Amino acid sequence: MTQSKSPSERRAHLVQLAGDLFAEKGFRATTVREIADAAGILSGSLYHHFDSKESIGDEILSAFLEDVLTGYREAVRDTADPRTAIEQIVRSSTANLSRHRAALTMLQNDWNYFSGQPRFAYLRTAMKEIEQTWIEQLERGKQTGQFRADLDTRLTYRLLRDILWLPTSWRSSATWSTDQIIEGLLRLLFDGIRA
Amino acid sequence: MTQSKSPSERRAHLVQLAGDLFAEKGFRATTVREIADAAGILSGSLYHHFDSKESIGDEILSAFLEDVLTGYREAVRDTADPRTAIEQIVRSSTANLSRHRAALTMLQNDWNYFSGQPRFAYLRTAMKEIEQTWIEQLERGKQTGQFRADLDTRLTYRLLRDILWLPTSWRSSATWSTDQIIEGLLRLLFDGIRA
DNA sequence: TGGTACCAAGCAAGCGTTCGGTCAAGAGCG
DNA sequence: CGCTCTTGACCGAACGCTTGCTTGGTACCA
Repeated sequence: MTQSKSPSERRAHLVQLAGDLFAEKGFRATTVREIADAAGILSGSLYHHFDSKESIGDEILSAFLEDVLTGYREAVRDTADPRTAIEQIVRSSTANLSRHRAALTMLQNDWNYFSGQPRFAYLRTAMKEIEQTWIEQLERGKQTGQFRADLDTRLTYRLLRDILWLPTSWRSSATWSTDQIIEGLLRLLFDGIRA
Repeated sequence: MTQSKSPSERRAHLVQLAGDLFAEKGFRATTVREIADAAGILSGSLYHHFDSKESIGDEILSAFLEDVLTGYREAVRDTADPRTAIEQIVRSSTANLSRHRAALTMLQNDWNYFSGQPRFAYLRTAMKEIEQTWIEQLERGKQTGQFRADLDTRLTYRLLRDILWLPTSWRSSATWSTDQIIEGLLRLLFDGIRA
């Protein structure tokens, strides 16, 4: 049953376990006792591995944003065409989101909680870079004539980023595969719903 | 300053006050003491007007869903054209959402909390009707040839409904007016971002 | 023998909620 | 009019419970 893990793997396993709970209920709504229960230990024993509940959240969030930003940077570095860049952003995001469901649930549910604390200042920094990347690509698309000239880039960015991050919370039923969602999203994005 | 209110208006005023807090921080994250502070009374005194914190949430949520469903029903009753119906749904929704910001924040932040309780079973019922309305209109649009034949109606519904409900949470900056958001949304919806 | 991983017990703070009491504003009545 | 009696709105203080976190001790493995 209890397979003996390597020293540092044990810690990563606990983060994984906590993340699963955060993804389902959010960060604040998850108690340290629930995390401990999932690991089969008592709540106090968690503090042998972490110095606070927040630092577990910190580990999850910073790992997520690192991956996301890496994906964004690669997307705009490798491609000159804005449409291809956006498509690349969407694909890398979707891959990241399915791997970091916990982080996104935390950002959606507990943004107020985290963004207020100095410790999580990097959240705002990362969001700024994400926003700027989107807006740059949308502006470039307008200039090349690929996107509508009357597009409000900031409004469109907010809509698109949030849309992109939505399906992660569709925990309820695994009705659609990741590929299906990407496909539907990109079609909707570029073509709308009209025939 | 303190204008003496009529007997039952006082209760509605408290609901309004609580709703403002719920809209900013969510339901669970708001304490009864904060609500009482906003009203200038002690937390215990709230229980002269309500028998629980939940019943305040109940009042806000049920009023919201009533308005939303009314809007949906009128939209599909008055119009034969599916595109016009959807446009009507979007417009009525947007009006409702700006009037019931608290309810939407609660649904987004505390859905797990509410949907589990028997008292809030009507939430699931209402969501079912909303889903069915969307899907019916999308299907009709496909049959008339107005919408793409390859549209996954359920996936498209989930995307569209969530997109529609997103801007409500953009409390941060009042950068865009309601009309701007509707306009951007409908253009994106029907035409995509391409030129 | 020393360090890692854990348990058992408990603390302070905060939560929603309860409860006895106060007090001003009317209603009823002689 | 003056006197009770009632009532709605609120206070002050507490209750029981849950929260994140701490502490002292112990089994075990290298």
